[in-house]
This record gives sequence, C-alpha cells and structure tokens, in this order.
Amino acid sequence: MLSKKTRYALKALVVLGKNFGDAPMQISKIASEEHIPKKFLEQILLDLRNAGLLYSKKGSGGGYGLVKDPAKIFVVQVLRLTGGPIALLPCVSLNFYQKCDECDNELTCGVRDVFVEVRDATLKILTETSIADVIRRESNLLKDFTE
Amino acid sequence: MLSKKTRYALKALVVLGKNFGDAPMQISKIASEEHIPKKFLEQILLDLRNAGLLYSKKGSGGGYGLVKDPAKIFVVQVLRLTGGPIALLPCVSLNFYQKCDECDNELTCGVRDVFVEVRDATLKILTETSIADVIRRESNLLKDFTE
DNA sequence: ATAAAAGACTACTAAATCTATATACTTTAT
DNA sequence: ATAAAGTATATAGATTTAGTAGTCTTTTAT
Repeated sequence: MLSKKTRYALKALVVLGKNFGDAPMQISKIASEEHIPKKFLEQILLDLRNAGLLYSKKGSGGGYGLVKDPAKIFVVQVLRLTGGPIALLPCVSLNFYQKCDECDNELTCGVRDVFVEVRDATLKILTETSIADVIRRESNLLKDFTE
Repeated sequence: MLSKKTRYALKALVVLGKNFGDAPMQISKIASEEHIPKKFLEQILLDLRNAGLLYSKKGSGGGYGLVKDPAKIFVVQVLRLTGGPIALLPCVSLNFYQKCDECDNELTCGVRDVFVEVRDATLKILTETSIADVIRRESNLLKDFTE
C-alpha cells in the first residue's frame, strides 16, 4: 500500500501539473482543494522541492510550481521520492533492497522469483506513466463520466 | 510490501507443497528449516487451516499438510488470507476496498486509474501462479544456479 | 520601514500495525 | 498415563505513519 504521503504527493503534482506555466500555487490552496492536511502537505512539497521537482517562492504571491513539464515527471519517481518501495518484497526492491533474513539463498527462492515478475510488471506501468498522463486519464474519465 | 506473515505463509506452503502426499509435517520442522519463529508460524498455519488450505493432526506424529494439490493453491489466495491487500491504493482493492477520504470522485481520479492498471497486472500474475509453480520455479533456478 | 504573506525547518505526539512471545488448554499415539 | 503436537488467546515491544505545533526566514505590499 502506498502511504498517505505518496498519495498526497501524487495528487499535489497532478494539481500543479494542471497549473504548469501559470503563477505558483499556494500550499493552502492545494491542501483545501485536495483535502490534504496543510501542515503535512508542507513537508511533502518541501521534499519534492528538495528533490528538484518543484520550485518554491516565498512571500506574498508565493507558492509552489513544477520545475519540469508534467510530461517529464513519472509516477515511479514520485513513489521513490516519497519513500515507497515498489516491490512487494524487500529482497526484490531495486532501490530499497534488503536481504530477507529468513532466506538461505535468494537466488534460488521461488517466491522471490514470482515477485520479481510482479515488480517488473508494476515498474513498467509506473515508469511509463507521467503526471501529464495522469491528467489525461482524468479528463478521459471525466468525459466518460458525463456522457 | 508483504508482511512477514504473508511471506512465512508462502514459504510454509512451498515446503508443504514439496511434501504433498507424505505424512504431515511438524510446525517445528517447518520453522527451523525456513528460519521462521515457531510461535508465529503456529498462528499462521492455524489461519491457513481455518481457511481450509491445510489439515492438521494433533498428537505424536501429527503436524500439518496440504488439503489440496499444490497446483490448485494460488499465490493470490495466500496473500488475501494473510491479510495483504494486493492493490497499492485502498480505493482500488477488490477485497479490501476502502474509500479514499481525500478523493472527491474516485470514478474520475487519474491516480486511481493508474493503480487499477497496476493492480490488474499484479493480479494476473498472482492468480496464475500456484504453489506448484513456485516449486517448479525453484527447481529451475537451482538448475541454473548449479550449472 | 514595517506588517503581512507565505514557505522552511525541526521537533514532537498519537495512533496504528506488525512481529513476536507467553501461557494455558486440548487431542492423540504409544 | 505421559509425551508430543496442535489450539487459542492475550499481551508486550518495536516500528512506522500521520498529523500537529511552533518558530524562523524570505518576500511583497503599503
């Protein structure tokens, strides 16, 4: 399961993606629009800024904005930045690898082998999907929904 | 991430799968072979038994065994029994669904849409993979490994 | 220059969950 | 009868997550 942090980060990036090119957007606006606790969101946006995804501007008229085109920010990055291993087993994680202490030899572990496959399938989707894609999906869904 | 409980359950089922048809196997044997805390494993095997996957036999010479052919027990079942939602978002889970409280309309949520796709890809693998398949993978890996 | 707006940073707490252990009980084989 | 082995429940400890609080810094508007 993704943490709230990760979900909030994704939601915020989608909002900022829709806003790309416009004036920076305030934390409180994002928070209230997306129903995210403001103080929590502050921390998350800071992380995303420190990771180089967002710029920030202080003072009146300040806020946050995307540094890059939303088409160049991928969901997989967001998960990784916000601490979420994508793999379902630590011994299968590319970026958060940890040895299974119960496993004698992970190279011959059948369970692991299955979850390598799961990881790859997941990763394929998440590395191919950008924030712009998410926004596009949203408007497609909206179209279907109102029809 | 899968819980230890789920991982231990899978490991245990693989061992019992290799043992299918033979005399029941004792908890302590499984525990020591697979480096699983015995008391914890007791609880897990009990759950799997209550779910109808295992039979148990008390007393001297007792132990646990698979009720069904390992080819008819699927990894997805094990995850569900041991409490692990497969989906990465609660609003996307088929068996452990929960509304996202931050979401206004989940039917038009782009993030959700992505993770529906991830869920389906994961689910495809896990519903198609049986304990017997895991055992088969293990022996294939072992072959590659010793070559 | 000063006040207000807005983000930056650090620390802390509360709650939930997970992992593991402990204890007492029941059944079965010999 | 006794020992082996599973059944059942409770509980403790550790870890993680989610969220809150408070203070500091920067920028803009007046």
